[in-house]
Amino acid sequence: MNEAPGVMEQTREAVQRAARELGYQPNAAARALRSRSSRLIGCLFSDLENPLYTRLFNSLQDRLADEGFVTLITASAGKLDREKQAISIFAERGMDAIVIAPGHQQDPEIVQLLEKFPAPIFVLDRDIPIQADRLVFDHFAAMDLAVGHLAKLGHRSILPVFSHQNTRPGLMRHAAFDAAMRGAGLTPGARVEPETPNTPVFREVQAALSCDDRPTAMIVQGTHVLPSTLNALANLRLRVPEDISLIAVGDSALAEEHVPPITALRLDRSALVEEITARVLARIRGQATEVSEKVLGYQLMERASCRRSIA
Amino acid sequence: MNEAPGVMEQTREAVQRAARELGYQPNAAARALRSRSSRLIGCLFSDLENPLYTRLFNSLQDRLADEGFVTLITASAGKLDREKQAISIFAERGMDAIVIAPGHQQDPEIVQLLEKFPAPIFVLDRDIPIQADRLVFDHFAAMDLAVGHLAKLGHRSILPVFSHQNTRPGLMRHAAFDAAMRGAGLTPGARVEPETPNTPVFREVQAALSCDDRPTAMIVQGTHVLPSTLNALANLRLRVPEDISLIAVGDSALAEEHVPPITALRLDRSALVEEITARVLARIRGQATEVSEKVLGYQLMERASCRRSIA
DNA sequence: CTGAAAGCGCTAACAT
DNA sequence: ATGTTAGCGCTTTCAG
Repeated sequence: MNEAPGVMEQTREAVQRAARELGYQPNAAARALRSRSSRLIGCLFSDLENPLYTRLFNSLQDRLADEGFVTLITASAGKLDREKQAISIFAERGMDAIVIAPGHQQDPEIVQLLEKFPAPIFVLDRDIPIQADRLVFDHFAAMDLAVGHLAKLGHRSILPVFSHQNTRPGLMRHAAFDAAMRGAGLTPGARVEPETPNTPVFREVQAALSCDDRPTAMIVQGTHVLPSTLNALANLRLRVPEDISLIAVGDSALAEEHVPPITALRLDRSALVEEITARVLARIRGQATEVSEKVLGYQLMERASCRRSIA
Repeated sequence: MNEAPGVMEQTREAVQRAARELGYQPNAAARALRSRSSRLIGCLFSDLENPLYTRLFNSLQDRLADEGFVTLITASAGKLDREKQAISIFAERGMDAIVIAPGHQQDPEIVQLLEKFPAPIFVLDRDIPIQADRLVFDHFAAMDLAVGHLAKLGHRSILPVFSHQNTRPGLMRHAAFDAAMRGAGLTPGARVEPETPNTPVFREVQAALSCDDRPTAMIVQGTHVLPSTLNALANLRLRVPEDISLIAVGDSALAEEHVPPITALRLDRSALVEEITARVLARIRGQATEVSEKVLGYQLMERASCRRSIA
């Protein structure tokens, strides 16, 4: 039945046919009980509205389905107790592995739950203090790319709009932006820091762009922040890129399909998915030994939203 | 252990304490095998990028978690084979029930898979020809509400922008819009019909609004269609609501947070979640007998995007 | 290469 | 009110 090696072709086919005729459905619970493997992989992401995670989940689901695994997702909306609950459920349900990017990376209870988690853990761009396979994004190189691109176009005043969440991406981006500015010989100025990536920033962006000496370029987070930024620009009658240049952090359908298309920092999603599946499968099969920590860079997708500074 | 009735308080507590001290984790697979119930509920939605489904999934997950169920989601991105695969996986994995809003409602293979599905099915706004509990949305009343609202403001030429998908919402909305127009004594005119709700409509909207006698109002689907419509309006320098009135079909963070906030047709999500959970739980517990078919209306959230017609 | 037997960890049914 | 027993449907192991 299960493609075991060393079975006569004839027998195999006879069995398969009989199974089909009888409408036989293998029972996953019995299988899991006996084989001590649920063939279930859990994902815990902070935010289902972030297109990165949605797309990633879709790809992972596809890729892992090929290997016979079912992928489960939980989104915590950043709520601590939902994250704890999700990890507990993953443990109870006997996930064969989990992939996590929680909204809380230092909470002691989360750390403790993860330390005694009974299956392999893959951590995605979070500085959680546990031994686990990990992939982090290179936010410093990314900001160098974005700021460098704008500096080369003559922009000297750049407005960053990233949320100030307490996880790695938020923490790193601000430091990385400042470093990149200094690296380009520029001085960081005003900034907009929404509480979460899903906080609208209409008012704040409008205020930051209404002064006399307004920034000539922006680097903007690609979730809710980008729509409300575009809303503010339309309201101020500022055209992209004639009046202001724009780079999105994280690529999305919105950035690609906007008119004009918006230059964006993009992660190579297929590399991301490959790294995660390769690692997770190796762990499940017991092939991995050393903990793996990799860094993934962003690429700058140059589109039509940046232009030489008018200032 | 399991809160069974008729156990001495003392015994119960002793057991609970021992369990905690030993770090006992019940095994979900064994439980599922023995009790013939996985306590798993599967959702199959056509589109994870539709905020209705994302929000619904979040609420369902919360609500069903209280009852001890784990909610699983699969998005098919409208692909037929992914939908078939998802249903098969749900069957294999012994879901206790499934909630479905697939992108294909008439495909014979899908119908056949659902007919012999071994657990209760709840159908969400789809005309799938099977016997199953069902909740459908009242698209006719919704369009009456939206068109009526605009007609009362003096609008006579209204541009509808809904996708022309082959499922109930798409099929109904076009008919409902035409009926509502005639009901208000108006004549349907130009329309934009993107292939899917995720198709950008910048060009088509721009074209439709560039004629001499342009529509003074629009009714626009609330997914990717709304951002690209706003993009087109900004590009044409048309202000909402001064130059054109706007109603979104389906509420979203974007509609609420936009400046000005966009009037939207909203579903009462808590009623939606309650109906689904109540029905699904009753089925699982064997309490339901008759197939239930309910209709849920939309409410018109009047916000600042509509104004008396200037024409 | 194939058939038979044991048992994964629970819960339902029954006996006490 | 508590203790005991059988067996859910598979896979693993061992014997033929």
